[in-house]
Amino acid sequence: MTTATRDIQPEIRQRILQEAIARFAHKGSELTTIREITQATQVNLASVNYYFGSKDGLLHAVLDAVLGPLSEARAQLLDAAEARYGDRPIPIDVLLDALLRPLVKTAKTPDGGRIVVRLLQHLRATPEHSVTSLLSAQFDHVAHRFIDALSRTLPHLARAEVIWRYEFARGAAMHVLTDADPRSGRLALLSQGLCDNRDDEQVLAHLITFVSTGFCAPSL
Amino acid sequence: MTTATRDIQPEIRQRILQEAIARFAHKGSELTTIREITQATQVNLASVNYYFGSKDGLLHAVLDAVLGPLSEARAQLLDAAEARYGDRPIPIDVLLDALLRPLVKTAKTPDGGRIVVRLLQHLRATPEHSVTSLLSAQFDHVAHRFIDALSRTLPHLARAEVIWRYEFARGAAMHVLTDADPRSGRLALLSQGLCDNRDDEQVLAHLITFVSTGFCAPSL
DNA sequence: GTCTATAACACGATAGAC
DNA sequence: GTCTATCGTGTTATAGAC
Repeated sequence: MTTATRDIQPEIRQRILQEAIARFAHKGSELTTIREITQATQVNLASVNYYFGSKDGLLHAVLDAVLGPLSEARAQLLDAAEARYGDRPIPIDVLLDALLRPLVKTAKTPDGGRIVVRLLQHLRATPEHSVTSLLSAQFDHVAHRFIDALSRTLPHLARAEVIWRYEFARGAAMHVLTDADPRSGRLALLSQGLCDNRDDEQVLAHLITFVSTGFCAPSL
Repeated sequence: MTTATRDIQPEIRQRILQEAIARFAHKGSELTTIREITQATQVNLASVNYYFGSKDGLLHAVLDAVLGPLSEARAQLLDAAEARYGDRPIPIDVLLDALLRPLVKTAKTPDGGRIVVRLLQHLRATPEHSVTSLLSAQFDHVAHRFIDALSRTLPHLARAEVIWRYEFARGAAMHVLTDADPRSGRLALLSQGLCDNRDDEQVLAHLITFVSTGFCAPSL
């Protein structure tokens, strides 16, 4: 009853959840206080414990709300590509678009920061077993589907090589999407505004070009 | 105290600093307590304030100790490449090796985690102006040197394109080097041990192949 | 210089009124 | 369901003994 969804009072629970997503993404869950969240949401301090059991329960609710949709979006794009190409190998740029587009398209703060990406970076930076395994459970299946598809498209590559490049591609994407305030982030600073990571299609065009070409490098 | 001199111990400051580097890299400075550091170092709780003024002073000392050498190592490799090639453009893989090798070669924990990389990821995940500007002051100059050199090697690319790809390359590297314990990290999990990011030369070989090829993609 | 003791404050969680 | 008041614990920083 504490962790199950209560449809009777969706209002307060949802408001807390949304605020928590934003704050956890910005500073990480450990540095965010429930006092902060409840004050910003104009709800009582005790509400978090009432609706989510504990701060940790809130974190799990946040992850459930955020990670699932991302994983599903990837799976759907991959489904669509597989349906379109049937037995023929899926072009590398189509595969990488299916992998990375959902990440680029995730919700932004008013500043333009990618909420989900920042949340993921915090989880990666401070690994804790309970969330690591949750993350693994959420992403592993679709990750292996992508790796298998990539292997079919690039059959001359050893599996280890595909996995290295898969992680390089994810890293390249995550890195340029991490800035909390893109206008003062590394990319904007270095380029003096020439590169704008708030422009989804600009990011994707450059990103897919880079990682597709990298994937097609000869085997070692 | 334990083995060597029992005298006035001029090394307490250094022992604290080393322990702080390790802990800040692991959990971030905000989540690390000075109690933790002083207990592990077997020094008194008040020592941190005596030697570094405050916890924030300790953080700045950590950054000074870590960021400078990394930036210098990159600059020296770039110097060497420029000296070797004179007026001719430096090959793309030589440039990217100079950029990324110092990152890969940084000190590891007993587990094999790259200390400096983890520290940098924490700083990026939780941007605070005072450290962001310090980071910028430390890295901007050499970054622009690399971007200029990359532009000379790939003159058909617009400057914005070079900067996008420069950040993609850094992101790919940072991402695969972030794991605190490589044996249980994403890369090892996905590949079931096939990919080992503790092996510096293996990482560099795959990484440089990928990002060099990506850099040579046609202009958009 | 080194250490103990403690001040001053923030945190998560909860008991209990309404 | 919602709220206030508070408990127990943890934190940084510092005053003052030696």
